[in-house]
Amino acid sequence: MLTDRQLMILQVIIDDFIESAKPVGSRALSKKDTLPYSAATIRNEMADLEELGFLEKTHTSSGRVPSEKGYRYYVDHLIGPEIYQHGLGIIERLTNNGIYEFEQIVQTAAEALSKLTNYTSIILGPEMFEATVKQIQVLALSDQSAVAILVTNTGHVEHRSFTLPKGVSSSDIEKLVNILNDRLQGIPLYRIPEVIQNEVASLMMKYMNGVDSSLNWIRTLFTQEQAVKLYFGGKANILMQPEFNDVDRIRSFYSLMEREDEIVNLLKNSNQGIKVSIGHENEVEEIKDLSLITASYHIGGGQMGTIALIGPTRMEYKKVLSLMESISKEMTGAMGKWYSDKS
Amino acid sequence: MLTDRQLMILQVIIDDFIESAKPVGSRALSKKDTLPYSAATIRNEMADLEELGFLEKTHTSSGRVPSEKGYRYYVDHLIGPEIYQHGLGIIERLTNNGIYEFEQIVQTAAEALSKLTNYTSIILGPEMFEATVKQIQVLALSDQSAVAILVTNTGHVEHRSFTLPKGVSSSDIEKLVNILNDRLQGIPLYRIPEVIQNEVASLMMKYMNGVDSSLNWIRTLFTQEQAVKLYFGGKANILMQPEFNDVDRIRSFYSLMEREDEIVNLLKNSNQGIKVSIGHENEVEEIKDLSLITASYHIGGGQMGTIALIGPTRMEYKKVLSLMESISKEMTGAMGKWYSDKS
DNA sequence: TTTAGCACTCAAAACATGAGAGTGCTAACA
DNA sequence: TGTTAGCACTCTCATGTTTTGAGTGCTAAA
Repeated sequence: MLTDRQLMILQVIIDDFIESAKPVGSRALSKKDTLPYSAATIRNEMADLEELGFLEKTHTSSGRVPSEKGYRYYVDHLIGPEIYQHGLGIIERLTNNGIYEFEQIVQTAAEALSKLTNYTSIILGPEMFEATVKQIQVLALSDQSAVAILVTNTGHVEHRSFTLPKGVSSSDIEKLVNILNDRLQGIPLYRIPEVIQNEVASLMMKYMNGVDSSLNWIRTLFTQEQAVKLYFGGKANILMQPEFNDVDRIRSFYSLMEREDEIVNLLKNSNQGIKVSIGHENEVEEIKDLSLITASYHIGGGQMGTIALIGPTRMEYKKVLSLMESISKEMTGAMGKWYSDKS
Repeated sequence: MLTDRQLMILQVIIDDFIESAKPVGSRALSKKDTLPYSAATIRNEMADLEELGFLEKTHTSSGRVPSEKGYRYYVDHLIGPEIYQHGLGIIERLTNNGIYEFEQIVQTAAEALSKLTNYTSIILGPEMFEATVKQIQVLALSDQSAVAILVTNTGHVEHRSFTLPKGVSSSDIEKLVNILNDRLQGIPLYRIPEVIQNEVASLMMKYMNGVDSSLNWIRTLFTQEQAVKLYFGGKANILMQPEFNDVDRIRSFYSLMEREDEIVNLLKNSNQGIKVSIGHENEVEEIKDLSLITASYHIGGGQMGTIALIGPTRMEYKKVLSLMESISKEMTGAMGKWYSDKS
């Protein structure tokens, strides 16, 4: 195991490197009052730490840089429970006028997160599978077009415009809406296509005439393309990091950011709580030299989303971890207030 | 005025530079079969064109590069009406199943535009001032929270969740919705606050009790934060351009892209038709070395939005201009079909 | 066990050199 | 008179060389 002195030195090196982004040498370290040892002593310890895999050199005669293993150890053992105080209340401030806009909350949270950290934040909207149908409405705009609106028990509103199939009268629509509401209310979104197929279809046959043609159409209309939405904050922030002083590095990062499905996958499989993936612990090629922190937040009814932050492996883990914790809690709190269980 | 030969040479130089991004020299030009002159002759002509301000040199002994004035002349006089055929039907393909999703159409158009050109596209959603209220609905989610939904005559759906003020019963809500619908239907969105203030307020006093406190709340609820939405496509494309081989250049570009309000201003004041702004013709510092093409599209009722494309001044104007024209027409067409005037 | 000292290494900056692409100008040519 | 060949000149870019400075590893003394 590591001696106390080694721990101390490791910690100071990592802290220093996180701040300066420059390999840290023995001489500079020995000058700090935190370490009352000579450069030579520190050199010896550093050599040991390197042998153990916690440090690396960028070239034979350079200062030391933390290895991924070093960061991992740092995150797991050397970070105290330092609660980050700033930035709290961001979300409360948004909702305390009684008006509540999901998109706005999430977007604001993403922006706050990136602003406070100078990294890039990504928030994954909640999965909606579990949400149930609260009400369906169809409103004719003209005699050819109409808009269908679906409200879930969680207050989400989905809408879609469409052309009215020929020969569908406004009384037909009214009947249809009644049938849909009767059969779909309380049904979770993912079951909609199935219920339309099995129950709604026969009722339509019975009460409406000449509708077989439009059944398919209704099914498409109410089938969500179950896309989870992504909210980004500070996409440009990461450019300020010296690690991104290379144009190709930037290219590969931004090209990843455009492949939203991949990002969703990347963030989705996060469990409860906060998870830190350092460098090669990440599976996606483009971020094998970055660190990804994810935390989940919850809205009523078991639905949850993910908050994520991407930055260089040389990340301010202390600050970031406590900040993520407090923001995810804040979000869970704000959402919970709204989506109380009743439906 | 320019001689025919000068025009010819100017055109070839610009075409060549647009393709290669490298200063073009007299020797290389004389080898092309389009120009049956010796390098020396071409050199003389180039010297003249430079004196006239259409060409520039990057250093004393480099090849020539078009100046902004050169591009301007090229765009104004040297581009034939070449109709770009590909990419047509993009939007029709999306709507031909009868389902129509504004956001999706716009997003797809933005992506198509950037994919086809390799530049970055931005689409400005339509201004909604003119749209009128079609229907208002309020749906309680629990006994503390509810969601308000507003549908416009153009089929746009706005919604907002809120906490029910204490002491508001469900019959109050019903009355309120009736009053709102009665007074607001057919009213353009921008007049909502005013009408609530003047007409709705007194009716509420009359038919509901103890509501003065909630009036303010309703006004906030239905006051759109008239934000025009932006849709981006291919934000990473521009990184492929050799002009963006500099990290600072990239930084400044992306930082602009995050200042959405500035971008809205940049695009908004475009008139009808297509407008090309080359380099310093742009007012925003960050794009003084880029070109911006804007075109407007229309949806029913005089509402319009803007399509824009940003790329290096060395842009494939021919291709881009015809493409923009056809896409804006396509969009206008698709939108028009839906938002036919009836309300 | 700690520290001072010294030889050694390497990256990065500064400087030097040569090749290549291009120009302008002059003089010859059609 | 317009066009072209030829040549000296210029400037960038890629490459190679030198210098500097920060940092290391090792050895020997405290």
